[in-house]
Amino acid sequence: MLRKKIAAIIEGALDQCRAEGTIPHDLHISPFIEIPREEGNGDYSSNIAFSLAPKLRKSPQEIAGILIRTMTLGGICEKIEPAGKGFINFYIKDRTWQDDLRLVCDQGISVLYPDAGMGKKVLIEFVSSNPTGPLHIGHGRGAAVGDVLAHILNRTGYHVVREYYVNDAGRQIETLGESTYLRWKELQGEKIDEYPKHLYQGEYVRDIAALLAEKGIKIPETEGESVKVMSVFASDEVMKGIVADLEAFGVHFDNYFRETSLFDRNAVNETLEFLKKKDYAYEKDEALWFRTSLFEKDEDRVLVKSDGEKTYFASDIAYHRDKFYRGFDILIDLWGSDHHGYIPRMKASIEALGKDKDALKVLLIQFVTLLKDGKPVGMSTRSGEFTTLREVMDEVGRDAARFFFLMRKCDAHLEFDLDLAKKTSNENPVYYVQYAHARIESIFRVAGENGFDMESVKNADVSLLSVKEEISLIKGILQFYAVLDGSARSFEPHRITFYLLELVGKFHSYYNKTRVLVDDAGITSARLLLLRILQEVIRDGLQILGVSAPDKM
RNA sequence: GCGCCCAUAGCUCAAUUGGAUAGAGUGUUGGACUUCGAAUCCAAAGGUUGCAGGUUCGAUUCCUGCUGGGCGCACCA
Repeated sequence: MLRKKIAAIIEGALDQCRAEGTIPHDLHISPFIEIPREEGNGDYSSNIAFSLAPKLRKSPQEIAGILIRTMTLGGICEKIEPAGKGFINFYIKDRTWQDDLRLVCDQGISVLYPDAGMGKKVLIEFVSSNPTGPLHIGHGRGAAVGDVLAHILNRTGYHVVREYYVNDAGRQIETLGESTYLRWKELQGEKIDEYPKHLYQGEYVRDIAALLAEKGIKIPETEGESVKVMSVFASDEVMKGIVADLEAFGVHFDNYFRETSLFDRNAVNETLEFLKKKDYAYEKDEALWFRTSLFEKDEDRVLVKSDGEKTYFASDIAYHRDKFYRGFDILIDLWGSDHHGYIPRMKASIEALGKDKDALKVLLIQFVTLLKDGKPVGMSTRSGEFTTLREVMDEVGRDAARFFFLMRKCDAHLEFDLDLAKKTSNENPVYYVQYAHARIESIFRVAGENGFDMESVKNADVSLLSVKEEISLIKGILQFYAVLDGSARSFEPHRITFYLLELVGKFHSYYNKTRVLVDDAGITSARLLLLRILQEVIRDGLQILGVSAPDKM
């Protein structure tokens, strides 16, 4: 918001210089404006003089001096100063900040939501774990990241749909059926010499087999038929568990898209026909291949195996084609980082469908290392020694789990310290944020008890907020706009987490230094107004993260 | 062997996408509750940003080559 006004001040000076002939008429450079790291360097800063220097053959300092002389304060700046080797620093008036706070108070927090999406439709597909076993902690990370990203995009002008792709066709489901069949036979009293290693080892398979008997499901005569029945039954049961876990984790999907539905509608065959017609697919060694190499630096990949079975890649193309059919402008896929080798062929297939490959944005979720007593806990779905999302939630709670998942860039390794997440102490960062929210609420309680009319606070005189820390807090509140904007444009949900920690740090510091409820009713009122909006931003930020904002703790 | 990601304070991580003196938390040391919640705050200490070059006014960020770690390279999912 202010950034645009700063840009206008610079543009004004450039125009002036062009008119005076200090700068050639045909020279146009769009100024880059940033917020300096150090507060001493002003509220905004521009490096425009550096960009102009080689073209004007003058030193950056000299150019900065000329520009500043021709600049106006634009009604928002206290002063504009040259600094360093050619930076131009803008110092904003307290009054400007106060006016903006007034604006947020009058118009609501949504004025801090930037319109980055401009109404574009986004499909965000995440988790999409095969229904062959419960969600483990890695899926939990993907669930948290996807959910939070959806919240962010929802606030920044996108239409978002959350979707879970259910791989309910294929070999793995069959393996689950086989596993269930064997466990079922065990329960029938049959001796199984050795339970094969390639089958699912988890305890949940036994539970499902038991449920089968409990529900009186009719089992066919032959093994082949039985496995088919059990594949469907078992994967449905597992899926129910997954949905329940996700809901408990606070993640709700708009749509569960079944892979089998693509086959039911003949969508996979249609897609393959399309590719063949375009000559993007060819037959070799009795298999059907996709010409990945035509679009990307990658090898050609098999769509239909020589035994006639279709690969996952084939249905994946059909699935993404379907997404475009449904009118989405941007497709976001969250994958485990071990699938990164899959990106080129997927991008290639998008191009083959005649779409822009940049319409597909793949976010890779790096693995989570779970630490217990400072030592890593191993996990693998097959072996059954995984740690489930449910277990982690039960142990550390939903708030801590979600917060921890969002403290890292999603493509960076995450060390999840169970002991730390479990601590209800100051070492746990999630409490740091929640505590601020509760603390502000507590101030409101006391103010109310002292007979302060909280309704009248809305009309407080914001110009009474003149303490350095108060101006800093206002800046922090207004920064929400830029953080949301950057977070949405870069698809980086973790920025919200860092922002909240920083914002809340400013508050705690202010709280310890300055009393809010003082004798002067005007000042008290103004401070309560500031905290009211601050609390609203904290609450909204926590809501984005899917973390609760308690009034007491 | 080829490709992708990572390497920053003792530990876990940031650094506004190329900006100014590289910042937090944690741990260590010392301090602050008769007043709105001490799950908090203040201060000190902690660095050749893995190594070596290159690009330029300026590099943790971009390029090249090493070293070390993770992950991929199926007619698997």
